[in-house]
Amino acid sequence: MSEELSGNEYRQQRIENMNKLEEAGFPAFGKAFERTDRLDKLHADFEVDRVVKACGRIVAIRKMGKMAFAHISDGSFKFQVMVKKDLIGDDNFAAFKLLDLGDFIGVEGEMFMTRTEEETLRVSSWALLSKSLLPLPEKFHGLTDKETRYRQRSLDLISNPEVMEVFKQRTQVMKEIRNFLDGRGYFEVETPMLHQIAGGAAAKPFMAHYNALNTDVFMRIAPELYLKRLIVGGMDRVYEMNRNFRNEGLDRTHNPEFTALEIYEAYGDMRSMQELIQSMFTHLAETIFGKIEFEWMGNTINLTAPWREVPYQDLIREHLGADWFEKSLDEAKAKAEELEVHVEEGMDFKQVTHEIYDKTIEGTLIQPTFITRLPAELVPLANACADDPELVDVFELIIGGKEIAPAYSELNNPIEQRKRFEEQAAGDGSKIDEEFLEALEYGMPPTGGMGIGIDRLIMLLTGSDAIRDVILFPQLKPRG
RNA sequence: GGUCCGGUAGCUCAGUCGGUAGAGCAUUUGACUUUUAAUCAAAGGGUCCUGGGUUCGAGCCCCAGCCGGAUCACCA
Repeated sequence: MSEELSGNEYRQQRIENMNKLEEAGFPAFGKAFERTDRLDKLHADFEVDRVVKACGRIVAIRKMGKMAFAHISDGSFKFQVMVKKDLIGDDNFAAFKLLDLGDFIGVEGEMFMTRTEEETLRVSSWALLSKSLLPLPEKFHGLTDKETRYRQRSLDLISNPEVMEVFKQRTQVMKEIRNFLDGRGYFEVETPMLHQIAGGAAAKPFMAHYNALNTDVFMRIAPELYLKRLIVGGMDRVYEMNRNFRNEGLDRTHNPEFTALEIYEAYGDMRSMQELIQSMFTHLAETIFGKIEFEWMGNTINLTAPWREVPYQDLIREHLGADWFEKSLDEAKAKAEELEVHVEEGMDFKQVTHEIYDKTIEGTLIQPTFITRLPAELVPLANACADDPELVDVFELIIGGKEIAPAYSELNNPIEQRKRFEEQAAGDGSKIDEEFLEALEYGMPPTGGMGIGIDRLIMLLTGSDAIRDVILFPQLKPRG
C-alpha cells in the first residue's frame, strides 16, 4: 500500500503544498480548535455581523486573484467562507491558496449575506487544522462505485450526504427503540456473545478458541436461552439489542453479523408481543420520520395499525382453494409442480404446503401482516394453541414480502423442551444446553417473546434495498 | 454454487471494424475582489482487474482466474 501511495502524483503535490504551508507558519497536524459551534447551529443562529469561529473540511474551493470562496463541512452542515487578500494580508492569502480539497481548516470571522443570498463567513483569520494527502472523489458525481463505497466507507460518508443521513437515522431508531421499551418498563440487558453451546436458533455458528480454558467457543447465533434464564430469575420484562453471528450466506438481506432485538415479557404471550410491535413501529415511524407510509423495494408500505392478521391455514385456503386441506399428497405435489415450486421426494403434505407458501405466497404479503396459528412442526419452541394441539400460538410478521419478526407464546414446559432439544440434537448430548433446561425446571412463568431483525427494519424505514446500505462496515471478500 | 452484467486517469464515464489511449471534474502554470459544478488560456497525468492464448498488431476476440453487482438455487 505504501509503495502504491508514494507513487501517486496527487499525493506528492499535496505533500509539497504541506511543506510550503509549514514554511509559511501553518503546521499541518496536531492542533485542536475551539469553535463557536457546529455549522448546522451557526446556520440556525445566523445573524449578520456576528463574529464566530468555525471549522470543517474543505469540500469545495474557488480561488480567484485576490479573493477565494470555500465550502467547509463538519458532517452537520456545509457552510461557505470567503477570504479576501486585503483583509487577511498577502502572506495569509498566499498560504490559503495552497490549501487542497479535503483539508481541515478553522476560521474566525463575521457572518454576512452574499449578493446571491448565501450565508457566508468573511474570514479575518484562519488556521490549518489537518492536511489531506489523498484526493477526494469528484465533487459533482461523487463516489458511486459500490465496491469502493463499502470498502472505504470514510470516503462514502464524505461524498454522499444521504449515506450519512441513513446512518444518523439508524442510530436515532435504535435510541428510540430503547426509549420506547424503557418507558414501558422493559429492562435492557447484555448476555454473552461467547457461547459454550450455540443455541436459541438453528444456524451454523462461527467458532473461536478460548486459550485459558483450552476450549472451543461459539459466537452466539441468538441470545434467546440466556434471556429466558433471566425471566426465570425474575426480571419480568427484558430485552437485548445486539449482534448475532451466523456462519451462512451473504446477500442483499443477509450479513454474517447482524443486529437483533429480542424481547421477553413474563405473564404475556404472543398477543402482548403483537400489541407491542405495532405500537413500537408506528411510534418510530411518526416520531423519527414523521410519516406512516414508506417506499421499500418498489412497494409503498403503510404502517397504520391495526395490521392484518390471518391464520396460516386460512391464508393457504385463500390462495390454494377452500378444499386444500382435504387434498391428497399427490394432488398437493401436482399443484406444486404447476406453480413451479420444487419439492423433495420425502416431503409430507404439510411440508409441500409450506414450500408452496414460502415460494409463492409470502412474497405477496406487502402490507404488514401477522400470520398466526402455524403448524407445530414448523415452530419447535412455542406453546400449542389452547384449542388445537396441532397448531402453535405464534405469529410471523411479514412486511414487504419479507419476514420481519417472529413472536411466540414461549414454551415453558421443561419436560417438553427437553424432548424437543433431544430430537434436535439427534443423539449428540453435548449440544443440549443443560443449564438452560435446569433453569426451566425451577419454573418459567408464561412468557411472550419476539425477535426483530433491526437491520431489515432500518432498511424498511430508510428505503434501503440492501442490508449493506444500513451496516457501516459490511462483510466483503478480502481484496485479492 | 448457476446465469447475466461490470472492472479503462484520483473520481464519473466514453472508446467505432482488432490499427498511436479519450472527455468532464480533479491536478499543475498563468489571468481574475461576490464565486458557488466559478470562468478563461495552456500543460502534465494510464499495470485498460490478473495470467495465458489467437494475431504482423489486443482495452476490444478466445481460455482460466480475481473482485463487485443483479438474479436464481441452497441454507434458516
